[in-house]
Amino acid sequence: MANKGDLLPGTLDLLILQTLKRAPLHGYGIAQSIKRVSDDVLTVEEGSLYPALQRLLLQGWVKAEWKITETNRRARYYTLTAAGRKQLGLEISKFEQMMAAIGRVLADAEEAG
Amino acid sequence: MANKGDLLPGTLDLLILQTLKRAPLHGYGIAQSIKRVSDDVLTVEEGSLYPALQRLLLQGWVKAEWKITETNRRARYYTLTAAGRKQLGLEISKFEQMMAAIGRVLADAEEAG
DNA sequence: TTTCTATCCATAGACAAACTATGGTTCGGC
DNA sequence: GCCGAACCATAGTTTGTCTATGGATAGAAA
Repeated sequence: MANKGDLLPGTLDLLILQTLKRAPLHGYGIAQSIKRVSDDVLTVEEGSLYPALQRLLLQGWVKAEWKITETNRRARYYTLTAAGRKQLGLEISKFEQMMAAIGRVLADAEEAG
Repeated sequence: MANKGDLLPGTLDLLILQTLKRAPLHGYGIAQSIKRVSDDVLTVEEGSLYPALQRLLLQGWVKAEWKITETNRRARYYTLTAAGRKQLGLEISKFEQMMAAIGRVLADAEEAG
């Protein structure tokens, strides 16, 4: 019950920014990409994705522009800004630090106080 | 801004259960242990800890009893139940699966659709 | 003996993030 | 003409964590 959802809370912005680092993408494509690259483990619901993109826009970490997709549709393409690239670096290092710390707790078998 | 807090959301139950797997402990001791073992990276606030312990009690994953500490104080000791041990296993494997998936996204440099 | 710090418990309210549910448009296949 | 997939987006709920409180007691320091 600690997490019933489709992804680890607190990692969505990280995943989006990282995905956009590869190439600009529209929302739907971002969700597809994360799902595909993670082998269907991580599913980003639209109700999570679009609010997240709004946050990222407000922070100035991504910018958006309307374009036409290869399949001839209107779509909003999001691009990582310089600030977003910097932020991504910060989030990755913070994330890795946390992972290392959690790893220490999980690895900790026995120890005297 | 993805996470301003002291730990990764969704990992608290996991950390508590794992800590109790080593030995029964009171709330204060759980927080100290996590902080110490994680080299001060993970700090569990009391306002997060006690609600979490209530959740775990309700789920039947831990049980509690009042005892006297080594320092001669009243304290509620929490013990992992059999169900809790099972749950811990589940949460660890789910967590590791997520970590692997996030790792794939972060490692993904370039790829054609 | 008063005071302070550390040890311990616990809850209420605020806040942010993610989910459910919903509603809409357009393209292409049937 | 219909339907599914590709796209956008928001409102409202839920859940988890944090902030802010509040209280009690042991032991050290003053």
